[in-house]
Amino acid sequence: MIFSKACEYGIKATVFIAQKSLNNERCNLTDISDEIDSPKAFTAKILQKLVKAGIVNSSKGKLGGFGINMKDSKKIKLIDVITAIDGNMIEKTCVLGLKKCSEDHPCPVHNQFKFIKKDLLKMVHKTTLSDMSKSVDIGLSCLKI
Amino acid sequence: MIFSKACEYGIKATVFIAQKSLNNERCNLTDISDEIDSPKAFTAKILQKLVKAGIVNSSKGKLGGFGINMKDSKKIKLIDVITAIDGNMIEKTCVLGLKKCSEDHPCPVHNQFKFIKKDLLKMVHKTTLSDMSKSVDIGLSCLKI
DNA sequence: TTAAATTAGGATAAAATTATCCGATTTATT
DNA sequence: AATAAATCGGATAATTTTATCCTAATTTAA
Repeated sequence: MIFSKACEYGIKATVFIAQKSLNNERCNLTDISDEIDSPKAFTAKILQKLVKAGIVNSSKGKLGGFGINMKDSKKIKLIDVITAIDGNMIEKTCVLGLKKCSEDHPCPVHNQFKFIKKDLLKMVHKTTLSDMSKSVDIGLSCLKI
Repeated sequence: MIFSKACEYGIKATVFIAQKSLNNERCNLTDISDEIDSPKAFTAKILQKLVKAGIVNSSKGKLGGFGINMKDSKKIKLIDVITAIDGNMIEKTCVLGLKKCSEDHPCPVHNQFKFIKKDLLKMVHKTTLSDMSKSVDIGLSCLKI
């Protein structure tokens, strides 16, 4: 619900990579899919998207892997990860799927939902990768089970 | 996002049926899929579910069709339609897909999202079919485009 | 220089969701 | 009784999403 499975994996992967990067550790695909409990090959595809979007950096070869630098992780917001993978549907979509749902042409739940959507957007625009990865790092939250 | 296409169609269909029932008119599959802009055969399947769930009543034969009695439409909540079609995932699912996301075992966005989820649940538990169908009936909201 | 470990990326497969088709059944009208 | 119009329900098809496989390219280390 809300996000595609790919997007869920993508968020968890970036959070994990950011967490490792807190301690200056790079991580590879195996680490990631083990830690977030996701199918390896599928996760690899998602990581490619994140690399292309400039959210994650990657290096090939032995000792290769993925990383996110600390400065970036403070700037990167949840919305950036979501958009990189699911596109920007979250911004525009109507709960009932109307193409032009708006104040002037609302669906039957537009007015009830608009505040919820506003809060949701506020949240994904505010929450940073740094916030999430630190919370995982100090054991306040988890990435699997 | 949030709801499956089937669920979107299901909500719009029930709202339309309820609206027609306001004026004691029954409607048939063609009316419905025309009015909510949905594939006919697929909509038929969804209506079957709604009939089995006791949300919509149906009758066969010439002059047959679908209806919802007025009293019911005041009692039936959005959540009932959603549950009839998508099951009760909305109640339990975690944004990041953790199976056991909870206060004691939260995902990295659990605390940011819990208030939004609460509002969403409140909304779907409060909004009735009657609310939505009346708003459509007086032209305050639309079911397509 | 060779071997091993890694990401990149194309091709394909599996599963889930969405959509269609068709015959059976029911019911009102003629 | 025959016909037409409607839902019901099983089978199937198309599309999208999720997942896997395999080869190539890259990089480190022995």
